[in-house]
Amino acid sequence: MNDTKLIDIASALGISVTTVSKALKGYTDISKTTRAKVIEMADKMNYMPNSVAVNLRTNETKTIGVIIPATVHHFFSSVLNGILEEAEKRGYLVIILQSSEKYELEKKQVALLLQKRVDGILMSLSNETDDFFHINEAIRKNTPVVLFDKIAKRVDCSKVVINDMKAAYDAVTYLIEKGFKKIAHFRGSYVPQNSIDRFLGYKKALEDHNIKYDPSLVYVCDHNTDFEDGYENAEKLMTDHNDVDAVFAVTDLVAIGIIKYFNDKKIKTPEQVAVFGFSNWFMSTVISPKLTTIDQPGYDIGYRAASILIDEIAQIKEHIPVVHQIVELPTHIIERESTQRL
Amino acid sequence: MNDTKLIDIASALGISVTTVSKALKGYTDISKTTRAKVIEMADKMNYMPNSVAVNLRTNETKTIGVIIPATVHHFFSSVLNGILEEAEKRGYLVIILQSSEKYELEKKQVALLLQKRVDGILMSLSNETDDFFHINEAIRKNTPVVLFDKIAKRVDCSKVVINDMKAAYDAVTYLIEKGFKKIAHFRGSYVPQNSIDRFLGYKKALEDHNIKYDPSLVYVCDHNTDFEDGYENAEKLMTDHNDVDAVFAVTDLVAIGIIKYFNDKKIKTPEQVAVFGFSNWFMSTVISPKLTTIDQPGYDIGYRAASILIDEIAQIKEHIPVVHQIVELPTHIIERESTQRL
DNA sequence: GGTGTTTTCGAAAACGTTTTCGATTATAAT
DNA sequence: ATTATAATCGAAAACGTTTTCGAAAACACC
Repeated sequence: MNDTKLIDIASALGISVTTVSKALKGYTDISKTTRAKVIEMADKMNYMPNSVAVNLRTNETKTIGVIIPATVHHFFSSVLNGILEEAEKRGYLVIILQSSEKYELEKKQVALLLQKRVDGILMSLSNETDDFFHINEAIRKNTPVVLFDKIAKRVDCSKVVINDMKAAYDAVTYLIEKGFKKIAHFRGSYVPQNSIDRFLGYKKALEDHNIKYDPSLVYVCDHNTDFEDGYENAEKLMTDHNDVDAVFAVTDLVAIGIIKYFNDKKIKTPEQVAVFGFSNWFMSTVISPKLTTIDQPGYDIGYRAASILIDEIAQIKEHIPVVHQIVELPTHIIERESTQRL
Repeated sequence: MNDTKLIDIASALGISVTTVSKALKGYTDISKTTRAKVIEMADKMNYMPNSVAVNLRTNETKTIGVIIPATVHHFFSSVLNGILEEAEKRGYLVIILQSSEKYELEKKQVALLLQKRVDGILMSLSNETDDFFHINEAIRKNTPVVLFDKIAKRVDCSKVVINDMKAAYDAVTYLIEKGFKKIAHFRGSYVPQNSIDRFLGYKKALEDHNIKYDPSLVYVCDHNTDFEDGYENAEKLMTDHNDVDAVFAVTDLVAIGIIKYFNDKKIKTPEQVAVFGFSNWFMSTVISPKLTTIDQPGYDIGYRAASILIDEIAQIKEHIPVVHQIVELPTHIIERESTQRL
């Protein structure tokens, strides 16, 4: 309660708050001696500026907002770590919100952040989002937005992503070159572009290597919370096509479901069927056999997105025109046991 | 930039900002008709109050700060989800900071949050923290603090925890009652109280069941990022004591390291050596055999801590005396394959 | 038509800063 | 001693709200 403010220092020293403020901020029109006195007294009285007042006056909050669509787990926790670290380094605080894949909530949260006068917004879109008015509204109000992972091409702002299609293409190409012939795909739901792109990458890789695309080899795994989906579809797959020799899964989670099924049924991985995941979640080294997968650089995505956002905030402040960047982070194949032909 | 403020509505309607403000906030001394006009105009002009100005005037920010010691993964991501959900429900925003187990950083971050005028602080202490001045300072300034997981008994505030000692005691008792005789313990580092308590629970369970405590059966695993620690110590354990029949690990992560070593060396789990983990992280069902463990309710801890904090914020505001609560959330044994005697 | 009551509004202060601009004092130049 | 210049300070406005308190208007009552 007894917070010391500028006026307390001022009256303790018998000078004006103006002088105190200037002394503390290093203005050159304050003499060395009074500046020293002010600093000493501020220190003694344990002065800490009231950010709210500063924010109101300076019209910046040194705070960025982050909206993620899903629960903070796996991929998004890596992203978050990247964001937090970069923000800390650059002197920004971060407010986290989760839209839980709901468009209405996402819209409300953007409005909230705007009210809060955050200096910028980082977001990954919910699956329901197909209208971008709320995002454009933020941009129009001079609050920069950078989209990551689940983005909208049509929104004019910076974005940081991976190339899901290319990554999937590479994965399937790898399998083909390893000699696998009948490759199934466990795809994600029909709605986020990422899962569509991974599917398209799968399909294109087949076609480019003269393997006929067979829709019956594609299974959809559309709930993201556990690996049951992969497990159950693996069972279907083996009754439908007991001669498959590889499967490319949309996430490590479903890949793990598949491997669990194979392990339970004594189907040898990779000898009988190889499994390829996506994301390189921590558990992909826990499962046996260890999972070959695509390294989705969550941490890098986070820190990069934060870095660009903070750059843009600075540019807007300096009134220098900002040019939006689309950065596409590289992905790599992490080769492990689940695809190793002996 | 062209944000509409109270004065814009006022001048558009030819009335004062006072009236506009009151109309919007439902004051009864504004006539129905002007209130209707104000609301309509506010709506039309897409008015959104400037939170910073509101905060300055009302002296509350509807924001809470969260400081966690480690990276957002595993346990803390569950906690975070609990916090975020409760905060959303109660109309609070949340600022996340990570202290990275550094006392100095933690101290700085508390100061930052205080400057930001958050309404309350949620924190789990860093391992280095053994001085609580910064926390008491926050409390003294009427900013309630609730500690969770890694707490300090000596700080006078609410806390939400599990009983690590009892949980460990239960785990080891379970092993003893299952007939295991020579039970090793892979403990955590010497510093956080949690790992000490788990160790003490282990020791007490042995003693209460007339099994002599043997220090040579205790191995320390003190880096928390991967399971190598468990793996390597498992190797040591088997050369030192090739007749152990169970091991109680301080976390699921080290338990998984142990199981991986056993799997590699064809040491049967649980037939030759049973393994018991702690926390029930997601991957404990991924490993084979599935891991028996203690359910550490991260989500509940988070939402409960947030709930108590927000209650206390309200109490302080209403000037009703707040009584601090120490809530101890129950833990359960999750029995899976890694301890099942046939 | 005067008095009392209720309804409706607005001026102004306040929250704690930052920053502009003018005023005062000290110093230098003549 | 006078004037010009530089150094040092402070008054005041501003950021956008909320809230107190008094004023004006409307209405009621006799």
